[in-house]
Amino acid sequence: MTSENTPHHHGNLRPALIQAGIDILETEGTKGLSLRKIATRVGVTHAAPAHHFKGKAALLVAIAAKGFQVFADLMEKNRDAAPKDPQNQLLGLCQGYLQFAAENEALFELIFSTDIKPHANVDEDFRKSANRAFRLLEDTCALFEPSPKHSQGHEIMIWSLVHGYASLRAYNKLISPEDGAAMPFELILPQLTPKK
Amino acid sequence: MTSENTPHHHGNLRPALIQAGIDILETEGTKGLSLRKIATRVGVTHAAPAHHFKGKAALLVAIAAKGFQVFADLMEKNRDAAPKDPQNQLLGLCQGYLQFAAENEALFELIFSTDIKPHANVDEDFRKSANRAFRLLEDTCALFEPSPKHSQGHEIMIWSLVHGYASLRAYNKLISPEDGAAMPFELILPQLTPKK
DNA sequence: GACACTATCTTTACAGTGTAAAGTTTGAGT
DNA sequence: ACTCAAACTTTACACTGTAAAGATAGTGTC
Repeated sequence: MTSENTPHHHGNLRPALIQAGIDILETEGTKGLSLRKIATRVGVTHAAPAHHFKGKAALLVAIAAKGFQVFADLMEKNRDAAPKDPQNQLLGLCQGYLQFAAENEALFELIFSTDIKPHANVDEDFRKSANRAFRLLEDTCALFEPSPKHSQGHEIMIWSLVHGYASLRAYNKLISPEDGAAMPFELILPQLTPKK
Repeated sequence: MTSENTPHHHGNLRPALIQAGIDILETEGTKGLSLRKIATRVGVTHAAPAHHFKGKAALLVAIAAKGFQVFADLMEKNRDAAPKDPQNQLLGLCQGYLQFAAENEALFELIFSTDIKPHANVDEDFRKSANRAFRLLEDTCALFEPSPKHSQGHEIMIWSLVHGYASLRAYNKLISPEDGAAMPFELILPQLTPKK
């Protein structure tokens, strides 16, 4: 037997359920995402997921963990592809942020939903992927001199700006959906002074 | 008979359902909000709401419409209470924005949820209250000279910033929840030049 | 004032959901 | 070869939204 298509025990059900969940999420949205539908799509009965996840909430957290993973990957990739000066690094990172939000609408809404956030502190996978995403943003903001007023640096402002823009763009399709350069950074980026 | 407690026909069921929905939303969250629970709380059977709303989605839209109403009220009130210079007017408006998001967490998430947004274009009440809220922000941003780059003025940037900050604060309780002045405006507000 | 009528709410029914418990199969270890 | 535990199925139940049909009240109209 290869690793695929193990006959009865299915073998790797856990990741299959997560992937099926993501698929359904993007095709049918959050409303159409049911435990039973996920199970059926994978080819098992509706009670099978219970042996891998404590409940639907736990499966959603696992899906969100995977979501944060590709989220962070996309940010990192876009940042690394950008010119090496701090301004463009930050801009690239944020374009990755927006790209993920635009291409995975329901998943983006899920990973930042307050439903899963309470359970998220328990799940180790989730904490790790989420923290990686946040640290990525922190690190890129750390390329600039921090504000004298905020000890935390600029990450809250930048994060708010890009997150709000991504959310509103998803909510109100009127805002130009394609042009990542339309991001309202022209007042802020020039105010950030690179370190050293 | 007074207007209250009409015996069998209940009289004003429609607004009662909306209010009960808001109450449950704030006490039990989105997950605990069911049509049947709303109906029971108001004192009618579970099928009664069907005669006033086309379905659960329609009731949610009505709840969101009411939500946008108090949202706009709160922004307007805070803006009017602020000093009359443009900077403080905008700051006041945004503090109202944040106050609403902090005090009505689930409702805030609902009115900006992508679930109801498709149905929202149909509902006239919703369009009106939502547009009022948006226009309020537009008008206050119009106190400043627009950016030469964006014909739309600054409302997208300001809106993104305050909306992102509100969302992230709800998501991650780590961000100081009380101090409205901690809003990351110190880089942006000085860049805005009042008109005339 | 009796009548029909319509809006409002109830009753009943049904498919879909998440979850729990018990039963069945499979694979691994001794 | 046998035991046993893990993986999955079967069955059952409470809860959800929705639809259809029945009961009740208030509103006209003659």
